[in-house]
This record gives sequence, structure tokens and C-alpha cells, in this order.
Amino acid sequence: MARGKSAVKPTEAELTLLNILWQMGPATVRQIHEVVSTTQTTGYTTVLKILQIMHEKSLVIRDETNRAHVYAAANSEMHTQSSLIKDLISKAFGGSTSKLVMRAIDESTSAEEINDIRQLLNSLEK
Amino acid sequence: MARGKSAVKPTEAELTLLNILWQMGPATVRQIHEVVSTTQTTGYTTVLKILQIMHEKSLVIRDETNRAHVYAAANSEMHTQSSLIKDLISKAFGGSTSKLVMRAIDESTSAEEINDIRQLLNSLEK
DNA sequence: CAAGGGTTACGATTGAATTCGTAACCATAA
DNA sequence: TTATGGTTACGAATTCAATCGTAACCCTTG
Repeated sequence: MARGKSAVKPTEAELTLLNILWQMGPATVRQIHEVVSTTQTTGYTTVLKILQIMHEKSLVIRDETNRAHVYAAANSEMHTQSSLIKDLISKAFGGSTSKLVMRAIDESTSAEEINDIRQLLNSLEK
Repeated sequence: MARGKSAVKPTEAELTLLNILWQMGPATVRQIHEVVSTTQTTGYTTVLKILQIMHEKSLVIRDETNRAHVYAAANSEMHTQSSLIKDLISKAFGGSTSKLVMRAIDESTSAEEINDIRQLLNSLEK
């Protein structure tokens, strides 16, 4: 089995940090922790530890040039999203993408979003 | 906070059993284990234990009338799928359904599935 | 050079998920 | 009635996620 990289599925806490990294770009633990703190009450060393574990798992890369290491997401947001969704489709939707899409769209989906999706379908047409 | 029921997110092992229950309808541990065994090598008592835990969490209901208890999914497949997907949308897609749909559809999506999705959009039209 | 402050590293703790062995239980066949 | 076989219940072991306290480290300033 080829398990080069995308084999690792980020945990919930890890995904929170990845979202921040995708948003901010490369950042130090302190910077990341500051952002996390706006939403949660998570200790500095907790964020540090999670980043270290993510580094072991190759979910992030880090630049150790300076004393304060600079972390960055190892994979793109798009790549990770695709991987997460394929996982869900296989585990909860019997592998059917259309079933998932049907469940995803409901009364709370805005008209704009529906338009976006329609345009996507049209672009696949050709 | 109202946390009546859909607050509990099934774990991976639990989702495997739920899939079987949705497929088979109410079933005994033995029956469920037989199906599980076609795919995995999981012990009988492991399946039993997971079902007991799911019962505590109210993910399944059970009929204890007979000696061999009969288990059934507490929530519908559709309900659970919706809940799982909403969770993913909020945690990995910034709340955007259309982003999720865009990631879900790729080159591996069959023409039929794309057609199904298009029809869904059309039905939402009116 | 020595003290402080910020930073990383390490290890411990807690709780959940998963797994299973073994005991207890009970209905039924002999 | 008693033994047998299937069933549930209990509890222990293992692993992983998440959290943090404390030690070690090192740059910078006085």
C-alpha cells in the first residue's frame, strides 16, 4: 500500500490549527496561539504540542532557522478537503458522491450557493 | 444548550455498525457480527460491546424481550448523514456548502452521478 | 558575564475508542 | 434436574487525542 502522505487524517484539534495556517500562512506558535485564543481557551503549550505532533505526522512543515520555529501546512487546503470528503463519502455514503451532495443541499442552502454549484456542473459539461 | 439526540457523533466503528443496521433493519448481535465478519476480523464480544456503548449513547435502541437482544438504529440514515455532513462543512469548509460540493465532484465522479445532482438542482428550482 | 523572558522539549495525566477474555446468566434438551 | 451452548455483562489492556506543568535552552539586555 502506498501511504506516502495523504494517509494521515487530521484530528479535530489539528484541523483547527490547519485552518488557521491556511488563513495566515506560515506562522509561529505564538501567532497561532493568539488566533486560537480568540475562540478557545487553550494553553500555549497545548498548541505547541499539537504542532509538534503534526510535524511528526508530516501534517505541517517547520522552519527551525530562528529560535521561534515557523510552521506551515504541509498540504494545501484543497487537497486536505478533498481527502476528508472522500473519506466521508466512503464511510457514510456508500461511495456515492451524488448521495452526499443531496444530503449537503437543503433548505438552509442559499440561492447563491446553489448557483455556484450549477455553474460548476455546467463547466464540467464540456 | 439543547442536546436532545443528534449531538452525538458516531465514531468510525459505530458508523460501520450503523451502516449494517440501516441495511438489514433490526438485528441481533450474532447477525450483525456475521456481516461484520465478511469484511473485518472483529470478535463477537467487540461488536457486542460497541452496541452496548451505542445504546448508552442512544445511537441505537434495543428490544430486550428475547434473550438475544434485537438492536436497531435510533436515527435514520438520512438524518445521520445530514448531521455528519453539516459537521464537516462547519469544520473544514468554513460553513460553505458549495465549497464542499465543488471538492466532492471531481474527475472520478460518474456522468450518472452528475446527472443525478443536476436533477436535484432542477427540482429545487421551483 | 549574569539574569530574565520567551521558546522548545519532555513527560504525565485524563478521557475516549477499540479490543477481547472471562464470568455470570438462562433457556432448553437429554 | 442437570449439563450444554449461546448470550449478556463486566472489567481490563491498549492506543490515541488533548491538555498542561515543568525543565531545559538560548538569545538579549543590563
